[in-house]
Amino acid sequence: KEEKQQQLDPNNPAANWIHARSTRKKRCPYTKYQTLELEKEFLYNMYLTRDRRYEVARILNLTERQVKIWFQNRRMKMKKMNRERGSKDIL
Amino acid sequence: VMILRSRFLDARRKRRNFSKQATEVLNEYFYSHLSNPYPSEEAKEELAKQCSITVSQVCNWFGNKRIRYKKNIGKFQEEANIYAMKTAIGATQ
DNA sequence: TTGCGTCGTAAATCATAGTT
DNA sequence: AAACTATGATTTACGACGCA
Repeated sequence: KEEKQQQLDPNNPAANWIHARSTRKKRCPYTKYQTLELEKEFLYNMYLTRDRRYEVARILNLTERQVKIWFQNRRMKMKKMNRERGSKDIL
Repeated sequence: VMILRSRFLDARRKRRNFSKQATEVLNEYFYSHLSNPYPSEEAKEELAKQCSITVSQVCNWFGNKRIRYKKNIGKFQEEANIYAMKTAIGATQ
């Protein structure tokens, strides 16, 4: 499901890997407050129940989907931090 | 202790540009795979090893490179030609 | 067949290194 | 040294695919 063709044309570098998600929502950075509250909730538990998700979303004025995705991303971040720190510090 | 820990973690954003040689290796891969600049997990590990950086850093580099290249192909034209020539010469030998 | 999980990524943004 | 640019890292938002 890949493998296109050759390139070599200076003006047409076979850039068909240009995806362009046209209908995607633009990324909007969360406020310090939103992030802080999300972090606190994450500290309380890494996985949300449906009820907590509803509450957190309501309080922070985010959609449940945004909260769900934030937790998914946060878990990936944690995994990455652990993974790339096997070779170092403990305090 | 927690303060020291958080201070260390916040220092993640301390960075150093990659070495010229590392950038060379990454660019060579990128431009010789322009039709599909998505290295496999194995390729990423090999590149990371060659460049003395982490796999995550290789991912970051390709992510940044792809979007910035796409955003302004013209700006990278010269660079593209240089690496295209380099790989051509390498293939000849 | 709904629904949340991970994985890999796009795109925007951040923070600072390097340049003029 | 301030202004500007390049670049590596982080943050939102999904698509693709998995599993219950």
